[in-house]
Amino acid sequence: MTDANPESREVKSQDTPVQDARQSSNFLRDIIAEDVRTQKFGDAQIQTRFPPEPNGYLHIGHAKAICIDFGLADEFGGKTNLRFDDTNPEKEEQEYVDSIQADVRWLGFQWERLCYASDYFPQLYDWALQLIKIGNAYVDDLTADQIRQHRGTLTEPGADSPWRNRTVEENLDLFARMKQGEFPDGSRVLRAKIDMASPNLNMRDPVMYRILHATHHRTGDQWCIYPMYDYAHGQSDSIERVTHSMCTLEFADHQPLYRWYIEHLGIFPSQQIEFDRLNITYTLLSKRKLIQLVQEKRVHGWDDPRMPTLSGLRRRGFTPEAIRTFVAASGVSRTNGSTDIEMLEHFQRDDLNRRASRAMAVLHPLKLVIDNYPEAKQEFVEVANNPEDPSAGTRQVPFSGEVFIDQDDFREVPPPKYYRLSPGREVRLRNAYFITAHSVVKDATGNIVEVHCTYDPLSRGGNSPDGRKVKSTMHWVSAAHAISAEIRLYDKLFTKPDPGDVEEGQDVLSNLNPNSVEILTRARLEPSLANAKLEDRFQFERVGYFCLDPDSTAEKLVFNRTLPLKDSWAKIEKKAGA
RNA sequence: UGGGCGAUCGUCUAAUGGUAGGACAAUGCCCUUUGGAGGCAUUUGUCUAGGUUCGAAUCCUAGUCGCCCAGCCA
Repeated sequence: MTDANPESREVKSQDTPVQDARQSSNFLRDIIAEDVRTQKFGDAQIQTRFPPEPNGYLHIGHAKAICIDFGLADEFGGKTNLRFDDTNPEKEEQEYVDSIQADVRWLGFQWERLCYASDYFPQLYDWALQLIKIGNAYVDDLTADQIRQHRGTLTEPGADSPWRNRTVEENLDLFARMKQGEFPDGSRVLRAKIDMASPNLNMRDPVMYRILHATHHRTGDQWCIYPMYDYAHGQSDSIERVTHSMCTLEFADHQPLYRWYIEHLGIFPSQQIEFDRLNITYTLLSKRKLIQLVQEKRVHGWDDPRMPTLSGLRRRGFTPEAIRTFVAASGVSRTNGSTDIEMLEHFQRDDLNRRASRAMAVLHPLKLVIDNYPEAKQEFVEVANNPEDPSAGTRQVPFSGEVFIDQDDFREVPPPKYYRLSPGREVRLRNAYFITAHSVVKDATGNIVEVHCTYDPLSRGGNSPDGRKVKSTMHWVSAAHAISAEIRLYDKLFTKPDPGDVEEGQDVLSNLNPNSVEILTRARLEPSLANAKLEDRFQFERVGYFCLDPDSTAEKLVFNRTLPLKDSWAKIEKKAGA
């Protein structure tokens, strides 16, 4: 292991969950350990790569691949390249290149080299010439439709193209002219000459190059022929001397082709190993479909806090540490399952519980008037910034005779097992005083608009000298000192555990949760929150974890709820109702 | 119906021929100046049928079920 890279060191120094996950085995680690033991790659160090196509934003599924690619290389003292698989100019954009780099860094990883498949276009072209010369590739004049027809089916072999046996000279001439731009899009392709009867469709003379008169985000109009994924990927790995090329399971059928190119070219033998994709309940992890949500404006953008993108999760308040811990804890195998979203939420709460500063915020304010509190008096009570972490210190929070409490914390007629405030009952205002409710004031329609109570001046700080106990502690905000903010509460984007579980003829959009966001405009917050910064993480006590949204301005604060706190009263209530 | 891959608590994942364990979830109790956190306890599992073996989640055979593949996408 090397200490040269502080960021990847930080990954290693994660606390127990990751350590635990690392102690137990996984098949990828076993393969690499065995290859190291047998010196399969001689003296070469372990080299991996994370190879996204810049055609969208990274999501938490990519986080798994990133943790595997970077994490495993690092464990074995190796390096990882970030390589953009930019072989299709029609779908790729610089915006995505930029966001991907930002997201990988945010997750906590640092690449060895920044690479682009497009950097290898000249080499790939030379190798294509080489394959033509040894009779392993040919130019095909068939249309896309005809090629499909010749491919055969899952159960029937394909048929050779009539152009399959052109001479080397003719192939060389035609391929050079394809590159020169003599031919229109779709008129010809270069194909590998393998086996049209192979049971593996990928081996039925796969297309190596297609003609695309499109402007590439990096190479501009320099090229009008572009290599296919299969022709570019293995060779790019080989050029970078990647020892272990980890990818997801759907590429398993491509592995024979990956090897075929490398063997016929006689180049560095990178090896492909497949693992299962990350699936999470109630979460859509398909780049193609996420792009649809963005383009059809079903969400407010790639970084909408409801999105499973890394930028969405970041804006929502999720932390790289929790995402990494979750990925490590959910493991890697070759089965296709779906991890409960509760596990992600657990690791995020666990992280935030230890680190987030506490604050008091009342989301649905109800005025509480303390009748025996001296008029015009105000004072400050001392409050711990984080009870989990004494080193976080304390702060002074203003208190006065009128405070806001949450509407949920008062019931005129308390249901069974309801411990919070109700007429005649004594509870604690957190870090302040014991209070006892006496009466309510209602408006014309019967809604409670004010609760009147008395306080016990001897209970300052939250304890009564006579040892009296209360069953409930409630958060509050002094009415005279409270600040306002907009609060955005998020729920699952989809209503079904598998968003792809749809009725005939419907698509995933039919499973969108119409109530995935709720905006609260009347919330009252303790004044210290006026100084919140974008990167701060808060626990609004008894409510949930929150962070400032970039939409915030000096005049108007906006907070996003990352996750609610676990709520056992809600569970009791739900059970009683059911 | 061709090929590839897979199958362990509700979920995810360990056990590499030798005690089926962990995490999440759930349930109960304890504790608590957050009905948060924490602590303790509990429940549930090797797809099926054969076989090899002193011994099988693991090896063999047959079956069942699931996922992937017929882009000039990646």
